[in-house]
Amino acid sequence: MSETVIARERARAPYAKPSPAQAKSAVARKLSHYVDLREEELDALDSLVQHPRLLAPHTDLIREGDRTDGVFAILAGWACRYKVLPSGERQIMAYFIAGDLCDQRIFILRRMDHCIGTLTASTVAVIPAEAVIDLTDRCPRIARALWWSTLVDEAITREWVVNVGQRDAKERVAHLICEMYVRLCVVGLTDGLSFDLPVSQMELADTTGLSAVHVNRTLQALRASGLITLKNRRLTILDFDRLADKAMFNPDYLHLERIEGHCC
Amino acid sequence: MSETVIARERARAPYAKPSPAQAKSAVARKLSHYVDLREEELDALDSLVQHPRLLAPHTDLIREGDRTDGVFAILAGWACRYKVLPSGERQIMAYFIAGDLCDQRIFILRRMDHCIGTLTASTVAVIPAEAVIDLTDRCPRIARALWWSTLVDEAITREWVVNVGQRDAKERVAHLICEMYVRLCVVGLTDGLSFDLPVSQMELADTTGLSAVHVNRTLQALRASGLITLKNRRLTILDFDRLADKAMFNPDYLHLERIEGHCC
DNA sequence: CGTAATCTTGAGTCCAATCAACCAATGTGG
DNA sequence: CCACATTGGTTGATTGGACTCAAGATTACG
Repeated sequence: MSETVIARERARAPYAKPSPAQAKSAVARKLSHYVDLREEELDALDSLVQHPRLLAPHTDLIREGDRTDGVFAILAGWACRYKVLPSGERQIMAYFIAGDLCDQRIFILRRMDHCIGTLTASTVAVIPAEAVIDLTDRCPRIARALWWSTLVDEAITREWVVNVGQRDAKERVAHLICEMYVRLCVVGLTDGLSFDLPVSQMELADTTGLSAVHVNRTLQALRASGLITLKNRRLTILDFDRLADKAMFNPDYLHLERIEGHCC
Repeated sequence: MSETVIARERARAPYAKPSPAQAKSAVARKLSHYVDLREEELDALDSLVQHPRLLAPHTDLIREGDRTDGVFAILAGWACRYKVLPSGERQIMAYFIAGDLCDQRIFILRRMDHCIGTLTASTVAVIPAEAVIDLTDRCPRIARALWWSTLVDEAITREWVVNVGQRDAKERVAHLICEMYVRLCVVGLTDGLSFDLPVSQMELADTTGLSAVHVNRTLQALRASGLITLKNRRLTILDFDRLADKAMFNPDYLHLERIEGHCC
């Protein structure tokens, strides 16, 4: 990837801009939603995140079969975990947004069983395995916060099994929208009921197990029902309660006990 | 549940019988597939598993919304993790067999976001949260083995997202069969290419996101293709390679590096 | 031995996939 | 600067895989 490409990406990549107002890294901010962390603990977390790199959209961070590496921390932008079947179909199994750690302990295994790649231009830092081990050995409270975030990641994956297994097209897409709204809200990336949904309909299809054509029709149906607007990858929820109801969305699996319901 | 029920279950519950030949608990045996554990470490693991209880089929161990408890260890029988939607549909998100720990660190969260229940009569032990914390603090190698098993559980859940998201009915059922075959093989519960699949077609439907009727037809198609036989809940794989091929089954996600390919 | 699950089969329907254009926006190279 | 390729979104027509409903056969169980 040439420097020019990176520079050009920077110019038109609103998702990759870390807000200047935030003293702490997105990771520290996210984890303090789970466990009440002290100033020095937040600083210790921040010290993990060194040398962030700006990556172009649709760049793989690591691929299935690769030797495991450190932990990727997403500081800005959207990334995803995915797998490609021999038949060529792709399934996206997770979205990662600012503050998310991808596969916190993956280095315990030898090889990756899935790929991680950016969806948009993204700012990503690689945390060395030893740094994670060292920090969790030294700070039980941070270890606890990291466990919490692992457990929530697992709960999200489980909910995605439910989503593709039991919900129909409208419900699936609506559920994904509800989930991403709440997660983005937690890290301060929503504006009222609006947020950037910087993924193509093809990518939504690979996420929900639908065809791109049907995602298109489904989005139109959701628009026609007065539940959302979506234009130029900017999504606005028009009626959160009705949307959540249609999606059978119950935010309990996100385990945001410390947030007093200003998200949903 | 009355003592009589338990006693009666014991009499006709082949799945709940721990093999007498095994000195170590199923948990210790399973984890030593991941990490080469010393005798005293295996004993330490065994000491976790106290006071096993025999539970009837279709008994919930814990329900969504309940306060989290210790860790459930399945010593014999089959259990599952599931969720029921407001519309009444059920999605099974994981199968647990002998040696599996259900939600190793769930006690870090306050409330369960899913249910865990038996499928067959099962022998289950509850490991107190403190015992897990204490043991992992004292034995880094056991902590590592437990992390490994957590990572594999996560990988399995991810593969289930792929399964319901991208594979058609035959592929889904075939994949589930391949996975359970390998997992049962690891804990010594297969007999050649045969094993007990003690779940109803309704439960297979809730697992694969299909209707029970369609699971029935799908099983018949697999039988007609000469891939399996299934009678009285006893499954035999007639041609593992063809079945795995049809299912696009790649066992890498099970991370059984220490097993030299005598499973598949 | 009777009742209840579970499994099986058939018929009809529907949701979502596929195939095939077409449009709009964007970017590229001559 | 414009022809042209590419990508993403949209629409229509058709097909097909899986669902639903309903009833009968089998098995398990009290």
